[in-house]
Amino acid sequence: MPRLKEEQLQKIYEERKQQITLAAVKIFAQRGLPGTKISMITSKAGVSHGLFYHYFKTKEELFISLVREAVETSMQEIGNLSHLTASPIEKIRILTQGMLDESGAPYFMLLHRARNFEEVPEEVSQLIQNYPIEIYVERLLPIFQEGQQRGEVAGGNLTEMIANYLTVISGVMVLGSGYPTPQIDWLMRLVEKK
Amino acid sequence: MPRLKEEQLQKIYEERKQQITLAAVKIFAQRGLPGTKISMITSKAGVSHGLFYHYFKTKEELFISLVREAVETSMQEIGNLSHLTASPIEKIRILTQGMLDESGAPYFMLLHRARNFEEVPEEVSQLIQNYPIEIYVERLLPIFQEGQQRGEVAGGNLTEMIANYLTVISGVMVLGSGYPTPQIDWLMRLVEKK
Amino acid sequence: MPRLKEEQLQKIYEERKQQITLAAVKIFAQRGLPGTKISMITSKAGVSHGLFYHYFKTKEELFISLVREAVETSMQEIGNLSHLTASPIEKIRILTQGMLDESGAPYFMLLHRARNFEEVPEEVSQLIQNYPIEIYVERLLPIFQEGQQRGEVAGGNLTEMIANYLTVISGVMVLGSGYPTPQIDWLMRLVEKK
Amino acid sequence: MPRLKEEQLQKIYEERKQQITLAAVKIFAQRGLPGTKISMITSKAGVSHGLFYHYFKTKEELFISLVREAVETSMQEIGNLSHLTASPIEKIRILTQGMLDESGAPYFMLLHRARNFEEVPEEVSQLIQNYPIEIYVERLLPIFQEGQQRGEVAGGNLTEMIANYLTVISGVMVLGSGYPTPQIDWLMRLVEKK
DNA sequence: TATGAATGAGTATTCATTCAT
DNA sequence: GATGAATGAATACTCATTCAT
Repeated sequence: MPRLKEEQLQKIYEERKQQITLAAVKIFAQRGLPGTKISMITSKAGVSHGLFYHYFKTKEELFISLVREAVETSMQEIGNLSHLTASPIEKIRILTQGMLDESGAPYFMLLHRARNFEEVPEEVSQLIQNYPIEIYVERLLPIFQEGQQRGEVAGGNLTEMIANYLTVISGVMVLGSGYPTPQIDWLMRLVEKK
Repeated sequence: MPRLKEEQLQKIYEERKQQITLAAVKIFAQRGLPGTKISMITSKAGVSHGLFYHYFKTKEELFISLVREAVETSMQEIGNLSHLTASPIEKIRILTQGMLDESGAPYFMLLHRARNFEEVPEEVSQLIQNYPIEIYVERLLPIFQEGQQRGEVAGGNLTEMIANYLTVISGVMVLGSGYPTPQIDWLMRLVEKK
Repeated sequence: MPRLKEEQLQKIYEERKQQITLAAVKIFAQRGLPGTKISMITSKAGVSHGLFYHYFKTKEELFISLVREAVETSMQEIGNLSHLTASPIEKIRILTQGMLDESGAPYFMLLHRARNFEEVPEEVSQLIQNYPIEIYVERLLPIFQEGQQRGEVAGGNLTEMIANYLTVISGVMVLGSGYPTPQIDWLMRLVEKK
Repeated sequence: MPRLKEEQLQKIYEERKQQITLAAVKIFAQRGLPGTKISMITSKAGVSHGLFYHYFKTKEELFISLVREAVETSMQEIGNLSHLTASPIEKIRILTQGMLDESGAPYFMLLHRARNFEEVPEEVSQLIQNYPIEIYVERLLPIFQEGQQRGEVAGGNLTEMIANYLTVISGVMVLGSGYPTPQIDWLMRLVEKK
């Protein structure tokens, strides 16, 4: 019985933590670190503000862990591309889709905020510096190279093109709901061979 | 005698106000309304915090006036395009250049922040609602139409294309210094006839 | 379980609020709105300044609610007179006593300050305008009339006499501790039939 | 010629000083020391706020000098009564009139504020303590005594009656414009022999 | 675990006062 | 003498965080 109870508690613990985290991602993404008040997170999560501190040490700590999660997720998604059985251009399309996808956007937005704006905790700066755009470019290079060889991807300096491409997609993703989201096919014009 | 003195005072007044405003635009653009502290603005402007309140009623009031200025400037720049003697595709290139230009970026960033993020004062929401993307699209439509007729601009629904194009350019601009800025020629692939 | 806890919290809430309110009334009465610093209130109430804002939105809001309370209390006290079984002149004496009573004085002082001095919030001005002296006069008129009929109250225009009488009592009350407080019997000379 | 110029300057100096002083008395009387902003005084006086400091060292210094002036004036007015050729009750009536007179009221109000309310500078406290009500009572005693002997003034303890009387008149005076001002004849009921 | 009362560091804002012109 | 730009101490208010229950 104590075992059961413990398990239940554990389950509640995880559920609550997830509940607060989900609320936090969205609000951090939309308002940034200084614009996000603990009360916004807890009221969106439907719990008291005191409860926040049962699950997280500080607001910054949560922000840091979210950014870390975002970095890891994004690296992983790129890694997953290699294992797909699809043509290079298809992989690029899938990546684009994934980045613009509603569910992923908040995490990317968080990364963006960490990368550019706010006064972020030192730990976040470190994290971001360890994963500069160049790393993403490097990981994507094989896919683009194969695409170029196959004649699917436009010619030119690939390192530059991938960086530019990431910039554009990130930018679109960051803009959020105030702007229309372009069709993926249209965006593909940037990399497809004419 | 009083005339001269008055002029001098007027000059000092305008200079100081400008000095504080310039500091504020950059910081607001980078950190947003809640992330910007008065002390950041005044220390960057090299004045005491007290002086801020000699020139502006509140932090929000300054933010509002800057957003208003940004809205007006951006509308004006689009208006100016019509008067140029250049081909449509050239005009689009010039607009792109202008938007990505370093000096204009902070203002666009401000607009972006006002449009998406922060808890902005009601007055700003109003302002932004009065100038949705659609208005910009509408103003640019004649240029794109002419471009399409001349075979310079790709085919398809122009209203949609312009909106998408603005989204991409805005996104790139908003990303700022953490990302590489794409070459304009490369971005033009999105609208040029292949 | 939750029931009990809720009640306790409710009790603490009310007690603290009362504690702060009591401290505030006295200080507002003595020093007025601009002369009263939050720190005066909270240190007199023995709580941190932060707690003040847990219970009240702003200093002004508290002032407003206190003035409202004062208005209501004073109207009520006058209303209560009618239900007493006492001769008219006795009722007037009781009213006088009540107004000069130490415990009621701060509230009247607040009313006085709201009526005359300070830059008060619009809401207070409204409140005060809705309860001019004339309303008090009107409510007291029946008592004085009966007194005059019975030969207890001096002759003459009663509306004027009551207004004057209220002025004198209010004035005495407002002066506070710096001046000797006259005996009630002596003050009654103003309205008693010689 | 330099003499003349000096005189003129002197005249301007005195005029400006008077102009500011007059504005200050009224505002201090109405709003008290903390409720009075330098800008209120100077804008009412129609001068720049900087000019205030050509004529007065600090806001407090002006307040002190005004209270001193008020004390002296009030003592003087009471002293003047003795030299009048009028019956005692007439003198009391004249005193009452003088105190309630519009022009004198602000000074009395200042005294009142100094006596009761605000956090006043030590110097003011001293001044006020040196001139307690008792001194006024003492100075008025001969007049009331003569009045009692002549049968014009009601019987009873005169020291007490005078103190009470001063309290009532001060109170009425202090109330100011929010209340009706009683007729002097009616107030005289308090001291006249029935 | 859950709540909300309580605290205090940090910020925005006001306003007396100084000073160059 | 006169003005208003400039400063900084004082004050109102916010919000992350702690803690008793």
